[in-house]
Amino acid sequence: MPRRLLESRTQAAATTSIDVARLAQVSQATVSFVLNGLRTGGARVSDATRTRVLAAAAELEYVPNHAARSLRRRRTNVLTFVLPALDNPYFAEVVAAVQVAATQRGYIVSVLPVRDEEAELQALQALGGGSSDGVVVAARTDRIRDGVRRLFARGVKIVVFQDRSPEPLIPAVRVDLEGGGYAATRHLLALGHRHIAHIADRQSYSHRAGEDRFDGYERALSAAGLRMAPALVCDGENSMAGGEQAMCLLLERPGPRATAVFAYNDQMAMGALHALHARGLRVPEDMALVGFDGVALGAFTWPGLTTVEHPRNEIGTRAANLLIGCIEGGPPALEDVVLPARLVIRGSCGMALREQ
Amino acid sequence: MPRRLLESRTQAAATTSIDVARLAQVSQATVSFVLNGLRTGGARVSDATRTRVLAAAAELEYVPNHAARSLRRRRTNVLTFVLPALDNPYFAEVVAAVQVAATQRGYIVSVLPVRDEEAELQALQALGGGSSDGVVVAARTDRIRDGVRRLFARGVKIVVFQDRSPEPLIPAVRVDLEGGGYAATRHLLALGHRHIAHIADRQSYSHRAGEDRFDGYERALSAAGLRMAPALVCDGENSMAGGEQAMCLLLERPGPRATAVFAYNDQMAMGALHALHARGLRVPEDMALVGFDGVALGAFTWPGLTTVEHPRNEIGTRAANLLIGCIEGGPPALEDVVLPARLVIRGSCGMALREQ
DNA sequence: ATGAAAGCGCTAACAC
DNA sequence: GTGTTAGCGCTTTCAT
Repeated sequence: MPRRLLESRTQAAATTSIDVARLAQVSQATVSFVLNGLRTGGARVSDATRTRVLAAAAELEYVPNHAARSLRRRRTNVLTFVLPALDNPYFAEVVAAVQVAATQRGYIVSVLPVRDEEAELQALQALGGGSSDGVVVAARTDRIRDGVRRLFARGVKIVVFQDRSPEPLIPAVRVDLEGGGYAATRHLLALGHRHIAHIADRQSYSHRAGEDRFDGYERALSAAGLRMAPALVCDGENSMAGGEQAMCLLLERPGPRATAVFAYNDQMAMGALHALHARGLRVPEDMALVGFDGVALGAFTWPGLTTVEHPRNEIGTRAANLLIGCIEGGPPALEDVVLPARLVIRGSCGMALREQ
Repeated sequence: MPRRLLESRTQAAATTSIDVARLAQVSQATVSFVLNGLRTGGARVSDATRTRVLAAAAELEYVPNHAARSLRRRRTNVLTFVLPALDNPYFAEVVAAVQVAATQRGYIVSVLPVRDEEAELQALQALGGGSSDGVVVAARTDRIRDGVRRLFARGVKIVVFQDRSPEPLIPAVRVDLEGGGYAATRHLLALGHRHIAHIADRQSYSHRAGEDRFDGYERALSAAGLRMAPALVCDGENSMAGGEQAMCLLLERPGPRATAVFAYNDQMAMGALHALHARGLRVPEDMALVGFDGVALGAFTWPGLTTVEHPRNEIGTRAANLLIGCIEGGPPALEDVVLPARLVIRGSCGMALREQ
């Protein structure tokens, strides 16, 4: 059998369980049993054998072949986190939490950033090949939701992140964005502001009406007897540069000028802050500013950014555990976890008790 | 054969190439040939057959099983990026570049953050199981380098990121940190500063003497007839909080106060900036500040952060292409790419021509 | 131009 | 307590 011809260039063949078996003088099956801690029945191998096998494996630095094991077990022990961008610190922080939780339970997590809808759909499609046992998806459009459903139908477990579940059996973990938006706006209203602008990233909003920060913003305004003024809402790209640009646009618009701004997230708020500084406007005296999501950098801007903090750690942990729960059986767990966001007051609205 | 017993709970069996073959009325081998674009020899299948197979595959939404394919091909088309932390925006940006380049060439990239040496060693070990074809490693300690060597010996291709190659056949991509440190310090010296502090993260420095920013800092001082003063160097954790803390420590120390600070990276510089603001010190008037690495946020601090920008995009692209080159054969390519860093002047040193 | 068949390395029945 | 064996789904020779 001249089988090893093509592979010859690759390198010395990796050591397999057969090599270990040979060295330990046992059958390959025994090697497998020892290394997998007898998942079948009770004790199987004698202590002597076990020791011998373990020693052989250690000596050969044996590592089971991932592909073979996955093929056989129908389990990869890999979780994939599909997200829009890694350069958004919010995701970086959530991913970190997922990673910690997953690692504890024996899973590797792979991160798959997808720039656009097209790429996301492709990624979901590819995931159908069974390269991971479960996926955390930050889905946003209806097309994506279809992709999610198809993937789920193939047996890949899924948890939706920051959106409602598209399917009864797919759990979701999200933050109460509407409540957060309400809290942010309410805070500004309480400080006496009446012209409160909003720097938005509408293309990223949930498509479910009434569930995003924008809705909370409107609700708070209404509750105060005010109405959302389109001239005070400005869209920007979700980045610091986008926030800066949106702020500039806002300042250039004719009509009554805002005295406060509520930004889509802290990243965009930082951009807005820079625009204000660059124009010589003081924060909070000339313009109050509230961010959203509570990523680390908000604590280091000047002035510190008042924001609505998401429980990023808990989000990640819950998502990971829910997903692993689905994978490993257990109760169906058709959960829709909605976590509260919490107002964190720093200096950017003029209410800092003391910069910490 | 009551084989399908255990798997029953999992879900409806995924559709395989056999299903496609059946539907298209051809052998499974033909399906494989059609789907892989005849890598062997010239045309093999007739157009009629090809069409039929393609139609069948589309109808069944067939996606090849990743594990099976990898097992057979001895190729996963997965690249892994092992890095210390995702919440450092520098890595997030480099990863993004790697991802773009890898995707173009048909590879998926998986990101594996490792908090400590222990975890990194474990990760490298696990990678020995062939779950990816190549790895980009941000190695730092000697123990890691041994892990890298072992992994390489198993046939996994490797590119070292921001360190010298530990092995002749392992390429490395790095930035001229020493040159960057020199440029940063030189800039401050040129502005007349004589007491230039350094906020460091010494545990992250390259273990090769003379190759880190700190060495450039010393060289620039020497060249100006000055000597590095231990009292002006302060270590901190690599984070914004760490930078802030280090700055505070520096300000509290007795002895001649620095008039300028060169920080380990932009993240720490942002923390330092916050500390200065919090104490009512003006930047650059009371204290000049230079960052390092050039991540996005430096352009949005106030004042804008003068920094030494790394070509993050090129680093990522080069690393990915070098790695893929190794995997796909080609010339041995024993490269050690050293890219230059470039001083970017913003407002934090008092030389901004104009805040952009 | 197509099909048959041999495994990749592993797990898990099943026999002894 | 241990060995034998049948595949997981795919690629790729080899025969036709």
